[in-house]
Amino acid sequence: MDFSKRFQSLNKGIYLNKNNKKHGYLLTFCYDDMVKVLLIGISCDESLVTTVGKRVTIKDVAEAAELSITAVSQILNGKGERFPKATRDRVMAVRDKLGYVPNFNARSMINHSMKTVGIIVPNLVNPFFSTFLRGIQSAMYESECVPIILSADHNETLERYYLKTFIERGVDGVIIAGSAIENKGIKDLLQPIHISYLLFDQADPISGGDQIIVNDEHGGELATSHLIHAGHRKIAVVIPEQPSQNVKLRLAGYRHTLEQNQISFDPKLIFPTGLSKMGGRQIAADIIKSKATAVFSTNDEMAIGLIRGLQEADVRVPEDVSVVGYDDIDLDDYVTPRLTTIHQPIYDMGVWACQMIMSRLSTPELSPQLKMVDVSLKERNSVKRL
Amino acid sequence: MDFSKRFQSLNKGIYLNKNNKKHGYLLTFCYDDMVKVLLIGISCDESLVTTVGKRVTIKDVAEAAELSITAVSQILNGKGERFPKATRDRVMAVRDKLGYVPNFNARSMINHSMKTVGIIVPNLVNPFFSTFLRGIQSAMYESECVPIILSADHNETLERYYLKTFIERGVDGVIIAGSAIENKGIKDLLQPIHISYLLFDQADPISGGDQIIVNDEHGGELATSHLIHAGHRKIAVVIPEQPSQNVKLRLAGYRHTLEQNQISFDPKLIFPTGLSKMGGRQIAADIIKSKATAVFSTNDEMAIGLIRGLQEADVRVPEDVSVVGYDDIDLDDYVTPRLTTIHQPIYDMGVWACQMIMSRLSTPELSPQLKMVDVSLKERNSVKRL
DNA sequence: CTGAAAGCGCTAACAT
DNA sequence: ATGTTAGCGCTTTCAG
Repeated sequence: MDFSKRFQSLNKGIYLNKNNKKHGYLLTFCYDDMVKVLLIGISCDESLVTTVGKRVTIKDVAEAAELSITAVSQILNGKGERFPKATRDRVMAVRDKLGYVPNFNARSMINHSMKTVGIIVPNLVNPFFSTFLRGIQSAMYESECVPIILSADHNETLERYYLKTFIERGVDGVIIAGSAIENKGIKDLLQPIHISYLLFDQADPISGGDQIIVNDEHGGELATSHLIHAGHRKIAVVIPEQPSQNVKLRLAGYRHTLEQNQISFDPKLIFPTGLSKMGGRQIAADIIKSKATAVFSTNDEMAIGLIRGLQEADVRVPEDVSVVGYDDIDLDDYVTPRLTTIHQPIYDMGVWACQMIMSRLSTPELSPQLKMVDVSLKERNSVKRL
Repeated sequence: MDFSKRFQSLNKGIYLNKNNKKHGYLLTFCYDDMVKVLLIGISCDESLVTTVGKRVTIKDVAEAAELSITAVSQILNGKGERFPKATRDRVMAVRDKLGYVPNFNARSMINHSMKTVGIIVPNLVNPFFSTFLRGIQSAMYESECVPIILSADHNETLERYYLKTFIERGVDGVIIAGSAIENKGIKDLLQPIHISYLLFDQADPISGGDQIIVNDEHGGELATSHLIHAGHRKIAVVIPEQPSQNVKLRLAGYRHTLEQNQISFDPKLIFPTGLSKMGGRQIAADIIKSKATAVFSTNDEMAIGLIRGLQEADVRVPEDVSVVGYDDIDLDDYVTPRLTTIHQPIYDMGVWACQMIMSRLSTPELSPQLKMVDVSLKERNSVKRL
């Protein structure tokens, strides 16, 4: 190997840190492909004496293999059929020996593909979303793609900021779950620059984009009719303060199931609160005042908080008040009483979401994909038959 | 704007998809900076007729502002003091009008900084880690840095794969929580290529790297002595099957607190199980057989599962068996009985982890940083005084 | 069979 | 006050 060249490539003997600021001058000793470096000049304590492994580039591989950069590039990318097997093997061997790892940025600039999709969820701590994310991640892994997961707290400003971050970083696609931005806003942001996206938990009549549509209205019906069949007539509903599309659908299901059973809809029985366990807990007092005998909570987190709030007020569940949740998160089995809820195939929905966006990326001309998902009632112990 | 140039830049009239494969030829109509494109040639269904917004580059801005690329670059990066205010304003205006977003890849190649840190956790669904991640994310936001969060399921192969992904993508730093790989392995992987990393939940005597060290031994002592003071003498311990460093420390605390109180340590009272609610649930039967009157679960998830398992076997908590957990996740307040546990400042630990790695990135010559974190007992209702 | 050259979008040193 | 040039690491024509 050409020693002087090696030395030259070390920033002309000036040690730069990651920000390209000068730190001092170098004394270098070369061992194979590792360079032992001593820093001199500038106040330099012992911790500065460090081992710097110059990052191996394709050029290094080419030199070591005594081939052109082009040849190496093609061989390493499996496009080197034209080279004899011996050459190819040599290149592979050199790559392994040098520990060459391609520079992703350089590559992305040419490929126009980052193999990355951005994902925005409202809240990482909510097991609904973390389970969803696991589904996504496992499917991403299959496609050798990396998810960038950001949690936006239902905060529109933050969401826009993150979306901008994604754009700037050139992600290939975006999955947005439970967005605070209305659909059109997202469309205006993403469509002009040709980034594929998938809206989750938010039906979108305008977009020609891909969608996973959960039959939330059916979920609302299921929950409500279960309660009605158990003999309840005064059924409260807990919803998030900023109800998303799907919550509205659940509410619609509730409402028309009521009507089908000759129970008139009472808007006073609708209780908006924070989308969290704490929110559910805080609304308990109001629910008690309403004299409802049952509650349909449009999400499990709130249901679990509500149960705790009720119990703290010495109201027993389900003896005094029955509760039905929505989502079927893993926690439901671990609270007391175990929570009856509407089951959604959360993990699978993550997998599907990912598969859909991946297929759109590889085949952009695909016509819009829709995936319909149905839900079911999961009976446990939080509902009492009157 | 120069129309013909515009047209030219559209890939010479050939429409390429993201993979640079030819899709057909184009008919274009220009409106302002949006180009309406009709695709012709190649079998082309209607969904192919699409709107393509060419991504605006710095060159476009420069042309529109009638300036050199350099000038624009400097002005937009706040290094344009030498230009008169009028010029600067003009550039800004053009940028906004065109909606220019810098290409992150191109920039990273020069900066040698991705403003990205990779994060590996064992399990996203565990509220301990998701809370930790929220802390990280909020601190990252302050630094305009993006976390890439990957969940490795305690699987060493997966972890290595993700670490390799991080390297390849050139992240600036890595935070690894609850790793399955032993410390040396990580060091060998990351140190040669000069990527800063922080190990969390895993004391590392070898590394000269940064660390957050939780006083886990004290936590074990706290839990155990609380139980002993409540009159318990036969105290079982639940640990994960592959106990990490910190679990071992908690166990050490347990053990020597026992000895301080003249209770002999009985290895038969140590119960390894899966690190999940389900794991805790499954070990319940064994705990009951052991006749222990109290259990110290080295993590809350397992404790919550255990309580459910106990209840399913008609063993009452805390009347028959007392339980102390570890972590203080938000759930503890919502299970019945509410879980007495060891409190860790999880969210803050995320913030600190991030701050530490950020300061290392900006000042690589910093000597190794250590952050000591103490824990405390959080009393709730899962312990009975005998 | 192989390599030279162009260029992706951007920044920084160095003119003018 | 502004522009020219070189180059980051890589891939892709295209000409031997």
